[in-house]
Amino acid sequence: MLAYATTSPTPIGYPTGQTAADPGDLWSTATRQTFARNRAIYSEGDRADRVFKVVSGAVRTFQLLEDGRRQVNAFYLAGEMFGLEATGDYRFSAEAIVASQILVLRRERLSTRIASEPALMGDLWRMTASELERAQAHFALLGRKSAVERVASFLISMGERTGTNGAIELPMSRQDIADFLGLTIETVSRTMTLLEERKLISIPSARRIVIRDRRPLMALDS
Amino acid sequence: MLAYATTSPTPIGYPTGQTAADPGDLWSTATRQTFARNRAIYSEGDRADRVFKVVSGAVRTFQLLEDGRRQVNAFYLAGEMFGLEATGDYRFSAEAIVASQILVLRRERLSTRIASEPALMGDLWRMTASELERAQAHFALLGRKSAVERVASFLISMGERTGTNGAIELPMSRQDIADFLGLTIETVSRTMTLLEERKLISIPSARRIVIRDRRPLMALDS
DNA sequence: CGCAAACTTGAGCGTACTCAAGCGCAGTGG
DNA sequence: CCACTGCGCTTGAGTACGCTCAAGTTTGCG
Repeated sequence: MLAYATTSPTPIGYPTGQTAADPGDLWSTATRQTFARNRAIYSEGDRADRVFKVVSGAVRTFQLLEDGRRQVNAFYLAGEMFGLEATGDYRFSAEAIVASQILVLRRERLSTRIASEPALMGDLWRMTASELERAQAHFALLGRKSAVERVASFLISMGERTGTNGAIELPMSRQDIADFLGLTIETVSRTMTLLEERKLISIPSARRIVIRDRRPLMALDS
Repeated sequence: MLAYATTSPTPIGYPTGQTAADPGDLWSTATRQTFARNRAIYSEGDRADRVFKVVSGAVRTFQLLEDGRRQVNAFYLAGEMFGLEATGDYRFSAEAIVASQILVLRRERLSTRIASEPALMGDLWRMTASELERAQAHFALLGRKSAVERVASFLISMGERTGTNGAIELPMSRQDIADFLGLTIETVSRTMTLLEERKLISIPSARRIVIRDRRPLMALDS
């Protein structure tokens, strides 16, 4: 699901045969910062002058409606980049879910690097395109799926992303999950219990989910 | 809302001071194709070897779940680009909503152009980033808004995009709108009627909506 | 150990859905 | 000119899924 480094069949931005610099090495000049649990990394309205990459920990990006309703747009885990979409000002906020180490790259510095290595621009574009695809895939979940389907999708996806398919360590709260899936915390909780009763998962502790029967869970994912 | 040509405060991809080529001129070498109403432009699984720009008409991109549930990801109107997000294969489908003229640009050709004018890559990235922001903004609607809020948001947005703030000519059916907003066709219809009863809009004909009182409609938009 | 925060469970409710019928309009043919 | 047909849209009645409000339980941490 998170194949940030996928190469397009017809690579754009550099002649075929020539290979792009490792996007990871973009980050060699970035500064590493530590953010405490629930600490803001950037807020809606801040000038979008940095891009980020998670070293350890987890991050949520979200938006708030006037009346306090919250929509979590995405979770970012170790190795994942965020803040790419912002052009002028950040239109969403980002917070550390748990204590996290984040690589912070100033956009000016990025510009300089790209000026000397134009291929990096293509990498940046592909990462953003990837993120866009991920976002669009989330539409069907929010617009058309039932609560069970949403939670099943979420667990499958988290299992794949953390690599630890089977036993999943959730960094985020039920409230975070609810706001990501467009549900209430109660519905998320009830649905987890339901999946456990159906023996599809087990819940040794609230933040630890074990996938017992992957097949029917994936069927729910649609 | 659709400021594809926005320049980032710290432009990335070309040295400051140097200005990018007009992204519009990208399309000078594209071929123009006409698609009839409901004709597929590309389908999920097709190789993503082209990008598109609407000249006239309207396009929907969407995904289908196994059981036939449909989520419309976006509508594209005259002047708007689509198909940017696809890397390997298209993961969504695109169809003409009404008879439409579409500029079709092969990615190979795009690559060639970019090789000689690297600044174009930056434009491509900014357009994709813009599209990503638009997608993320749609999350709050799908995840957290009521039916009235969704329909109000939609009408406001369509009013702004078509320029004809006030009298909106809708190219898409109620079903398309429902699948875009994550509602059923009945709820969309009922909600339109409700807004008309409240004198916020009038509906001279199903495809023609006039915004009578913008203020409370925007308040609903949140 | 004690407290607060996070999570779970329960009961009742409401919004949007499902199923179904009816309406309106454009196109076609008698 | 009007009946007929088909499609898109609207309206109605009943239902269900997820929400709200509330209480209770568990967990983590000082």
